Amino acid sequence: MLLAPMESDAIMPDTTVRDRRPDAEKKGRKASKEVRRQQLIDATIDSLARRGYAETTLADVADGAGLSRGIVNFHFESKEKLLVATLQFMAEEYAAHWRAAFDKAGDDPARQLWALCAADFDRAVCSRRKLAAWCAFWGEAKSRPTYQALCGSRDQTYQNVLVDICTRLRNQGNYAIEPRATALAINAMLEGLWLRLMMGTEEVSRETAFAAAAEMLSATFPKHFAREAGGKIKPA
Amino acid sequence: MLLAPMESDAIMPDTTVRDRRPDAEKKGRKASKEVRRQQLIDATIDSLARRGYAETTLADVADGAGLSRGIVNFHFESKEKLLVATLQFMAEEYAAHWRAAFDKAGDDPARQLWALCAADFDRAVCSRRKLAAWCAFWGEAKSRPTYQALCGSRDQTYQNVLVDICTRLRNQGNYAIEPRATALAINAMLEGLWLRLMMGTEEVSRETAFAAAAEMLSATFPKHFAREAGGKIKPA
DNA sequence: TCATTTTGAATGAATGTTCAACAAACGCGG
DNA sequence: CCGCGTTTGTTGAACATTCATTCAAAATGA
Repeated sequence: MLLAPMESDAIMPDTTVRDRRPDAEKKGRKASKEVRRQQLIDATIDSLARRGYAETTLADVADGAGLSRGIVNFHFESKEKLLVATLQFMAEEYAAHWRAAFDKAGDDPARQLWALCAADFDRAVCSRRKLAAWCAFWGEAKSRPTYQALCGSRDQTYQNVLVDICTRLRNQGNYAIEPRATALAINAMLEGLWLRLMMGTEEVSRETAFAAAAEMLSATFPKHFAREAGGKIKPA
Repeated sequence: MLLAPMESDAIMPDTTVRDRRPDAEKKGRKASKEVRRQQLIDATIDSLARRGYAETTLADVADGAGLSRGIVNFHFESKEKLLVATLQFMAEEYAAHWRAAFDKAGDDPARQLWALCAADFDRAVCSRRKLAAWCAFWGEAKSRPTYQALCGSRDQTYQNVLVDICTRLRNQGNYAIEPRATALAINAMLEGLWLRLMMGTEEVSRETAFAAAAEMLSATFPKHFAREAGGKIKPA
């Protein structure tokens, strides 16, 4: 699905697609079923962001989707399954997003690293409601193995890619770094910036967060990320 | 350095102090009351770590403390108040901890920064159960102003201290950094490492986390944090 | 008509809170 | 040191509420 030209962030209005396209869109019930599931997942993300994990109820989700109470247990078997499906959706969306950015960056490790950092602060995955939903799941992850596994979407694969990039950059620039530790530090910093964005109390915006990440890249790999005239950092 | 001589992490056994020191310790009921409150707060942290925020119930807290059901509503007014008191305790403990480390570090900004990072991975505040409890609160913070305020214990003050340290280091070493962005990056990295430690799926330990932090300090301020013979990084 | 989807009320379990009774410690006059 | 009433702390059952789940009936579309 790549870079998401779609703006999947707004709350979908409850006018179902089924209503306006009586025959072209639905292809029987199969399509409708998928639409409903996605609609409920979106409503779940909204509820998580608005009320937190503990206060998220099926009634609130159903209301948010403009549907009736028992609907969730029909399309998903239980509340638990709905939440897992929601987390799964977010994990897949995030993974597809960074992977697309990575593939588009070509072979240059500096451009690859830059692209990964930029992707993390892209509106498509870094909206207020999605960050809040992520954090809601993080809070429960330790006590639920299923969540814990899915929360590792920024997982071993991502970490390995970072280690590889750091190794190549070190070889190119003769930096005195330890690639594994550096990759871990970068990864942690990106997650930490997400966390601060989510808390949202301060004057931290997506732009300042990205600037902080760029600052660190420039400090670590000065030959690859240099400061321009205006003070902004760009890949060399 | 200052790797926590104290080990305040174990669960306090429920033999109340009151029992064995009939007159010296209690000074009436006042002391007992405080002891009970702390006992319940400890049990709350345990429950949060073991079952997550959503599944933490007053019955579980009471059982964990070895006391009866209605007890919480006597010492705290409500479940909400208990949770706020718990978060408050953790916030104050954390703030006192980094502040003590900072004060003990003297005037050298490099030693100060090193001490702050080390303090973050000290057993006293960075145990599995405390990290899990923190994360449980983070998950609910966005939707609860009270939590949000308290979760900012690593807050503006801490951030200001970091900015100040970064500024002084830059002046000492003529680094081409932007202190505010660098401080934000360091702060975020520390939080992100906490998050990864909490998830705990991987091979990340307190030691490797601290090594990652050191790696970043060394990259950002190479004149102040140098690699020793063994590969380990130390303040110059 | 038949299969599928949706509804909304009924159900039952979980849980925060209240409260009346009980226990322990204290104050105090003897 | 000894009763004895009072205050303080504790218990566990009762209560009320919230909420996930179930399901029979209605609506919808093929």
